[in-house]
Amino acid sequence: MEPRNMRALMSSSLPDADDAVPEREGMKAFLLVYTRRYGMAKEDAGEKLSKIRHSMAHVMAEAVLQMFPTAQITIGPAIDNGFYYDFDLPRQLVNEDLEEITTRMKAIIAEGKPFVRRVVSRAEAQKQFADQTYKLELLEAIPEDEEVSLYSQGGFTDLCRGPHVESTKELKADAFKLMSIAGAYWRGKETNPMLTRIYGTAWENAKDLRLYLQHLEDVEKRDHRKLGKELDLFSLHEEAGPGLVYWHPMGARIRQAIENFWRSEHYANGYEMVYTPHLGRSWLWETSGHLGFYKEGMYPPMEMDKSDYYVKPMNCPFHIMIYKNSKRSYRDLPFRWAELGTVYRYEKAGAMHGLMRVRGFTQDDAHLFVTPDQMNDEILEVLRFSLHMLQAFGFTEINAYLSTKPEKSVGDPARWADATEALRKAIVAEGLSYEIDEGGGAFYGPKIDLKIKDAIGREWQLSTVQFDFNEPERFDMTFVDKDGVEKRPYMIHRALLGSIERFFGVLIEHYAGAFPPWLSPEQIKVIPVGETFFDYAKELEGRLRKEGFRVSADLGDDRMNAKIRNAQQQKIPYMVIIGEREAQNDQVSVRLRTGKQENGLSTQAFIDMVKQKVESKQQL
RNA sequence: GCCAAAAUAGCUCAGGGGUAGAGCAGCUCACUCGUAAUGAGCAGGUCAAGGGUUCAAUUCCCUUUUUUGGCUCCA
Repeated sequence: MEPRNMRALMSSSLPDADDAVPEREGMKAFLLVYTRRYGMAKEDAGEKLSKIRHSMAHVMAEAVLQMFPTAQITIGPAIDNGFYYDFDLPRQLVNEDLEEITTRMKAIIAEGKPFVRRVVSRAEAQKQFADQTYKLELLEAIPEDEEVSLYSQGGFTDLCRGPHVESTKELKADAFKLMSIAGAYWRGKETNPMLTRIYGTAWENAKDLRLYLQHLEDVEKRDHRKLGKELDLFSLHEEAGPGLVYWHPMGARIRQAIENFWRSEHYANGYEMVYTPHLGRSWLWETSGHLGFYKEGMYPPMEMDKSDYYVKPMNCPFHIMIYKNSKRSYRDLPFRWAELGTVYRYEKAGAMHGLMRVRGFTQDDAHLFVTPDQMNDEILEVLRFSLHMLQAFGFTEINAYLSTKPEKSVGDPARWADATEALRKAIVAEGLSYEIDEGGGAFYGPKIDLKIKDAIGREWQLSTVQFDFNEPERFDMTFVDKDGVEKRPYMIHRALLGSIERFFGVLIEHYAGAFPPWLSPEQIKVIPVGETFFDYAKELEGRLRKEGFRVSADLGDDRMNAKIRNAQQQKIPYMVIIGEREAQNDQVSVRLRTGKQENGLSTQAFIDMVKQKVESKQQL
């Protein structure tokens, strides 16, 4: 199986980190901000900008050809926030080259040359690009019935469908910036030559460019890797194995808060918890099909007693073993079995990214085994449950993506149709906006993915609900129906948060490290104004801890101002300042992380206030 | 995996062919301190690992490891 398909297999049956491409998503989000600001329809704004960007790409190509007359030009489209152009160059580029290219681009823009479109014959185009082998290849690929057009500005001509701006006068020399140099395969295929890609961002005017660059800074400030270090939440250790996450005490507190909530919600919604091993004999993975389809995504086997054992990349075969442990009746179904199962997958070295793409992660996995009669209700319920969970974590903007049957697939087409329809009906019933990815399902079943938007508009895929027509067959799963006949149950994989590691990363970025009190690793910091009040601070700390809060008193020899600063930098939501007045009157002076001040509060009133916040899961 | 850049104290970074420096954090001491950094002192590094060039390498070259940004947006 092609690697791409294997990835599809994986990502479908469990919520995978595959869809996390934060930077790109961020750019999309920025476009939305832009359109909102200008009150334009998204398409209009997009079209105008994309003309500017595409034209900017041509200007850049002209500049690069000035510097490297022998350069081979390839393609240069407009993209979400700018443009790129891929070149085959006589030498590697360095960052200083970008400066020269920028200077030349500005000069070209200053010339104010018009963009001229010409429709030409194929022969003429071939003549034009006689020494541009990639262009000739592109030319070949243009269908016979399509016309071939050239765009020129100044001395530069490109094979191009357009459209472009009228003239380089419409481009602003102070509204673009070359961002980076990257390698990119010709036509994105690993077997093709590696080209040099130059990325740039371009906007209508300097102000928009500045806005965009500010947005990038904001993204950087929220980076979970940076905040993870600053707040001492987690670490990764190259020497101990890349892509494997260490949760520090403060990170573990957050994880506990997440997991405790997760478990209680699951029990409240009719799930049972199961625990399964981390390893399975090759028999298990041969039966499930993973060794056939997904071997390259798995850690290599370890041999023991003449058998190969594999660390699990998924939990499903284990849950199936539990199912098959007894003869199952229609009366037993549905089963809803959940597990926070830690799985290990071999991610390519270059693919790893902080917590977002790792080699060991914990899925908030569950498998539903249902009769055909129960399917509709179960799907509706699992979707409702999913939305409920996401909303509890502060994600209110949620979009659904429905992936349907691909050409190559297993399972009865009638079952595919029923399952897909069940998914679609559930989306509609929940009033979600959705897109259909026709043929985008895995070979073994249709699925719904849910993507949330974070605080700065970036989309992240979290939940996934996925039918599986493959494994029940392979494991010959059955239940005895009313009529005494053994039948095949429907099997549904689902994860609500995706992976705990990645979800944690998303939470960190969403809240920029300032978690709502119910998730804050440290909810309250008690800060005495001076050493005289250390005893009282300790007493208050004990009292608050008994109330169930995550609290500590700062009894270091820093001065109060420094203690406040430290607590503030740790983004602790409540700072309780105590001194003479408070100790005398059983009061607290509260400084919120937001800077807001609540002085002279009775201690009990403060406790009630924080409890209310924690229980309601509200942000400060 | 491929292209490129990077790796110096716990963290953030400076430096540079003659075996390293700052700020913060840490440790010690002093300080009766009310809403974002009290002061002084001490300690801290095989300059990622291995190899090469050189009288001399942390600095230049090569390899390896890891990290970062890309590798989907179609003339």
